[in-house]
Formats: sequence, structure tokens, C-alpha cells
Amino acid sequence: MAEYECGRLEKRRDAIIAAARDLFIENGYERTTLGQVVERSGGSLATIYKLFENKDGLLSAVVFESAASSELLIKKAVAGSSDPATVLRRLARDLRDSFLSNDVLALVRVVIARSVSDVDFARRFYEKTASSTRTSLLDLFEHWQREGRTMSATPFVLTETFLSMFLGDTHKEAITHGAAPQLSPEELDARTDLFLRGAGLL
Amino acid sequence: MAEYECGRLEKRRDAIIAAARDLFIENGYERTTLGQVVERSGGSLATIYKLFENKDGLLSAVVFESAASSELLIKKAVAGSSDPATVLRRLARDLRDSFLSNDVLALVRVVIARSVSDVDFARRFYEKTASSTRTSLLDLFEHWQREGRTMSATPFVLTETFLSMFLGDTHKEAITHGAAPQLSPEELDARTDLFLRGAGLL
DNA sequence: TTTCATGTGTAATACCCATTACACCACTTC
DNA sequence: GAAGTGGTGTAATGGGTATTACACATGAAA
Repeated sequence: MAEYECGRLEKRRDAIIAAARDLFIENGYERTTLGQVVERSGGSLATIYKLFENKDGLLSAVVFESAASSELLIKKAVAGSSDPATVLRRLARDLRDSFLSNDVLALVRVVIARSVSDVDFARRFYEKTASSTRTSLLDLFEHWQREGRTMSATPFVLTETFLSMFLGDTHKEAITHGAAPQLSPEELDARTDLFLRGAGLL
Repeated sequence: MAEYECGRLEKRRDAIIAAARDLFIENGYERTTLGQVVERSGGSLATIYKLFENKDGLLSAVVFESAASSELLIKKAVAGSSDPATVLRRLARDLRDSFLSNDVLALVRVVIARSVSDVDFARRFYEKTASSTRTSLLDLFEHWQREGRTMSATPFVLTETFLSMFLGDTHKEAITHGAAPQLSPEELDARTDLFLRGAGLL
């Protein structure tokens, strides 16, 4: 019985979250009705209230189950090479792909919309995503500093500068939905090289 | 009579837009009711419909009357000096102040929220603000290039890089509402210097 | 003063949707 | 197979709000 319930409810939960996620992404939180969610996920309104308490709870579940930090991308880039230039070029491409994926962008829009009336919600999202990415990156620059590499700014400034470029890309895309020109892969490399030269790492 | 009407209606219009602006900024578009707007602006519901057709029209009026480009900031920075380093340091400070002001941030949040269901609306906003800033900045780098200064990337890449840093600041603030650490003025200068070194302009 | 045009205030209208209540069904356990 | 537990579907409930309709105000013109 426990098996039956657990499996069945778990599946419902997943289906509801997936449906809600798609709808929030498509129409935003406020314009999505629980009726639409049920229609798409199957199951029933009662189940949503049982599982998530209310509409806000559903939003939290959706966002925090989908939000991911980029720590892994940093680890992968570091594992590939020990040369800062190589690491950061690789990381730049990966971060760009990750930050500019349609899913991430759509989620960010929903979170920002929500942040107007629920400041804490957005802060928690930031904590789960960008903040831990930031920490990892800071560790990386500090590590290089301890290794004796000379850098022309503090690890903190380097971290903020590097990340702000990608957050800027995200911001632009979040607003323009693809209407503004993007950097080509070569131009992205040129931007990374600009950073590396400025940081004294090239 | 024309004088009377015009003045009176004009004043009403301004009052309504101001009230709506404040409310949208405070609570977001969806959660603001026209009743609240009327309560704060005085006048009447009928006037809103006469002037703006419907709630969406009011939003458009509010946003596009408040949105401003940063072309002026660039002109001012250029007028102050002809040395790229001096110009960009000055510009960086001004852009930061402008992009991170509470009003601009709040407006950006409203626009992004709206962009989920009205893509074109957000694009028009971008056109009115960032896009023309971008064009001005591109002109500036191209001007320096024609003057014979060597730069280590194309004007386009330089523009995108420089601007993306500030859009990144805006994005971070839009989400965290001040909870994340900001660059101090000295650190901001350090970041600008990093850019200048990377661009070969220092 | 009367008449007209035009903004104003209020009171419907009509719909939408989060939330709740309740009756039903499926499966397990005895 | 009877009884019970817990998920499901549907049909209220209740509050809220964009939009419209209408009667009133007010100042200009005649």
C-alpha cells in the first residue's frame, strides 16, 4: 500500500510540477490558473491542495525544483585544465549556454515578476543559483592567487566582473526575447580574452 | 474653454500616471487595481478609460513616459574629456547610478513581468532605453578607432562587454532587492580599469 | 438664465478564479 | 467480500476586479 500510494502520488506530483512549470513559463504566474494546471497534468484540484497547500506553494515547488547552480560547470572547466585562460574560455561558453537557455530565462522572468510582491522569494532563488556560483568562482580566483599568479584586481572584483557579463546577457535576453543581437562564439571568446587581459591572466 | 479642458485634463493625466506608476512599482501591474489608482490620483474611473482606453493602455503610457535612454550620460562623459580612460570611468559611475536607481529597477521588474505575456511590449521598452544607449556607445568606440587608437577588440565587442557589466548589475539588483553585495565606488573603478586594460585603452 | 459639451462619481454588470466541501472510487487489509 | 483509508473529480462558495452604464457637475456659449 505504501508502495502504491508513494509511487502514484509521486508521479502525480511530478506531473503537476511539470505542467505548472510549462504554464508559468508560457503565461506567467498570475495568469496561470490552477484549472489549467489540472487540465494539463491530469489528477485533480484537491490533489494540488493536498500536495502544495496553495498556489504559492506550487510556485515555490516549481521554482526551487528547477533552479540549479552552476557550480558543476565550474568544476568541469577546472577539471579540464589548470591554465586560467583555458578554464575561463571554457567556462564562459558553458555559462552562456546555461544562462541563455530558454528554460532558465523563462524561470528568471517568473521569479523577477514575483519578486515585486515577494522580495524574500527572489532572494532565496538568487541564493540557490547565482550566489553559490559566485562563491565557487571566488574560490577559484583565490586559489590562483595562492598559487602565486599575479592578478590586477582582487578576486572579489574579478568574480563580480566576470559574472556580471553573463548576468547582463541574461538580462538582455530576458527583456528582448531574442530580438537584440547576440555575441557569436568568436565574439564571446574575444570578450573572455578582453577579461583575461584586463585581469592580467593572459 | 479649450484652455480649461486642456489644462484640467492634462493635469488629471499626469496625476493618474504618477499614481499608477507608484502603484505598479510598489505592487506590480497585475496586483494593482484601477480602483487603487483612482483612489490615489483623485478623478474617476471613467477618466482613466477615456484617456487610456483600458488598463493595458495605462501601463503603456506609464512605462513609455518614464523610460529614458542614457544617451545624455554618454554625451556628458564625452564632453568632460577626450581621454577614453577618463570618459569611461566617469560614464561607469553615471551608468551605475542610473541603472541601479530604485525607480529604474522597479520599472524594469514590471516590464520583465509583462514581457512574459507581451513580448513586443518589452522589446519596445528595450528599444527606448538600452538599445539607443548601445548605439551611442558603439559610435563612441568607432570614433576612437577612427582617431587611430588601437583597441584589442572590435567596437561591437567592446560595446557589448562594457554594457553587459551594467546590465548584469541591474539584473542582480532586480532579483535580490539589495541583498547581494555591491561593488564599492573604488571597486567599480577597478572594474572599469580592468575593462580599459583589456580593451588596450589604458 | 438656458443650453450644451464634457469631465466626474457611483453603482451596476459580468466574469474569473483561488479555495473549500463533498461525494465517489480504488486499493488494501482483515 | 466487507470495511476502511486515502486519492480523485466535481460542484459550490466567496471575493475580487476590469469594464460599462448612467446620472450628475461644471464651466462656456448664446
